[in-house]
Amino acid sequence: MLDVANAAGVSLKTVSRVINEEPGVTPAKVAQVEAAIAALGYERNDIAASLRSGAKSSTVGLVIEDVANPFYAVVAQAVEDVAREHASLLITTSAREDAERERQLVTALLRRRVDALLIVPAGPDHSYIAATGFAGNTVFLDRPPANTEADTVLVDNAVGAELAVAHLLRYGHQRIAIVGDAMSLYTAQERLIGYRHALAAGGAQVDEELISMGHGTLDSAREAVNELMALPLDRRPTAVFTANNRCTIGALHALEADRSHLALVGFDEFELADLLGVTVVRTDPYRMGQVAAELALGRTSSEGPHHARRVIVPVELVARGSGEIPAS
Amino acid sequence: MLDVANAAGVSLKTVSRVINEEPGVTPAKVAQVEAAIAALGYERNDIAASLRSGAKSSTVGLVIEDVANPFYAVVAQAVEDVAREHASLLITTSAREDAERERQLVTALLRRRVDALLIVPAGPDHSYIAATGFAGNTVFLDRPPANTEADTVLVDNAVGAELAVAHLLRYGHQRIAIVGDAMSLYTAQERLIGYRHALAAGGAQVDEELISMGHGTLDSAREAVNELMALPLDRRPTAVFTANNRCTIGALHALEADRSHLALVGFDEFELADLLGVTVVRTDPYRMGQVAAELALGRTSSEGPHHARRVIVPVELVARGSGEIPAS
DNA sequence: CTGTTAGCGCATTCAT
DNA sequence: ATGAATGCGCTAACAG
Repeated sequence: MLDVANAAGVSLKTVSRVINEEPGVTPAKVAQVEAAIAALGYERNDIAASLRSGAKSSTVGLVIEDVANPFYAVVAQAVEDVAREHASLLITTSAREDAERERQLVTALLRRRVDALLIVPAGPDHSYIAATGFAGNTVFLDRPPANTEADTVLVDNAVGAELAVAHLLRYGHQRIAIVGDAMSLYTAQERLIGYRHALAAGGAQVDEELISMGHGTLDSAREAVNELMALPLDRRPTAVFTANNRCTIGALHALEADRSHLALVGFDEFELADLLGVTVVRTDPYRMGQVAAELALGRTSSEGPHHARRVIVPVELVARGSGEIPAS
Repeated sequence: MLDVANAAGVSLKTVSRVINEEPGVTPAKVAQVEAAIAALGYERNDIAASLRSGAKSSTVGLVIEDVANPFYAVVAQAVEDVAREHASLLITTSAREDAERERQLVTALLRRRVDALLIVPAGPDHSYIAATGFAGNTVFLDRPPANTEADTVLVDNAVGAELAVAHLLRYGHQRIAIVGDAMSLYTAQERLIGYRHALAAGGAQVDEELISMGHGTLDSAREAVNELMALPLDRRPTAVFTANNRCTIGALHALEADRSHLALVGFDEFELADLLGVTVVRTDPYRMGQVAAELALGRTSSEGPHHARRVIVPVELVARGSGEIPAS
């Protein structure tokens, strides 16, 4: 910037004024400065500017599990859109279900003084965030934090699972399996609770043999369904509730072309679900990311303590055929 | 940091030493300082640190079209992984095929002094980047830049298209349609060139009626296929080459359950392509992002001028059935 | 209207 | 082994 000032024959402050479009500069000098800027290819250092002005960093930090998972990719897109409305950029990081890594990432983001921190919590403890005094603009997504109070945006896991299982019960199924993610995950727990609750409400008995949790990957879900279908006929399920998009797709791989012998309802929408005729409980990852970002960015950091809010994003069942196969 | 120094009863510089793990501090003082840090919940301001040290910002900027597109989500994941190896964070931005917006985003990233800039170029001119003197660490992905020289990583578009069309020719097809993206896009142009080239090489004639470019969205691709299939029998195509993942999925929606009357090869892999038996030309978006990030981060910024490199990531055809339907 | 001084939070350089 | 002074690039608060 000093170079620009010298080249334009004005003071450093005048350059600053031109760049920030502050009033009170002669058009002639504005032109000189702009010419110098163009000649030198100068770009203001926003980092130095925000350091001095003490203003916001205009940066949002997002910690998700994996950008390549379509569910989180949509969340990231939503957050980026909201950030853009607030003239902010988004730093996206992937924790890969690793608590230690999550902590490193959060620390790195705090060290960069992000204005808002959005986290899909993976660790068993998040009190370290509150310890930094930053808790005000932290919002948790998809899962509630552990050992700390903060705004949280969730999908209606239990109700979604109940919708799915009740739907299958309505078609006469009594032996309904669940293929879900690791029980250490909040969403997996909640969906299993919903599953049990719906079975109880429908007067069906829970058979532990039909509960296959602990598999998050596509391959393990495929295996789980294969094992279920290999059971003797009287113990075999007639329907399955796949508790997330990975599980649903894994199950479809197990069943391949012949899906008529096992009714299926999946949790989470996925691309081509319509074409494949897969009945799902649709969640709204875009809305979740949007709400979370607005909560975090909408709050002025000086508001002081507040009680943590919890937003539950609704779900809906979309019938497409795979969930409407009657029990044999 | 001053607060910490006061709380610990030492000078500011000593705190700095402890934080940066510099040698030459009494263990006793280290303990005092660490206690003060814990008590105050202090986190170093990395922004101020990098400003003073003049070192790298440890930030990578990525400009893609849309994080929610699985293709770009994988690119983003790859770039994030490489950035992590270099102890850097990734700022992801979406230009949405808008040249003006792309320029805004690039400027915003340069103003933050990112160490490396990775761009899927959307605009008609990118000389403005070179004008900032930053060109050294800029790498373009998926499409070459306009009016400027810089490292570029591309997939083998023309060869991929040729593979697809040659495959269909081998099964006896003569009337092969192409459903592709807007002709303003480099990838669309290249794939159309490959299409024409393969037809010429195979002795088939090009029928302009079977060329349907200008549609990037899923819905427009579906429409395009519907129109092709509504042609009189003698003018109707017996095969189609869908030139990107959106087009392929749109085409599948048009065909629905009955895909036996139109052979199909798609450009780009997509989830469930295996299950649906869709033959595709597989590209490697992860590798593309990885190579681009390594090119950008591997270069020390002081290396001075260099000749722009161009890396072409290979493609391969994966036969799954939809492309092996013989011509009737 | 314009320029000068001071300082954001930290690391560098040089004293002590 | 520790600390004081100086400055990174910029803007806020004052001068002129």
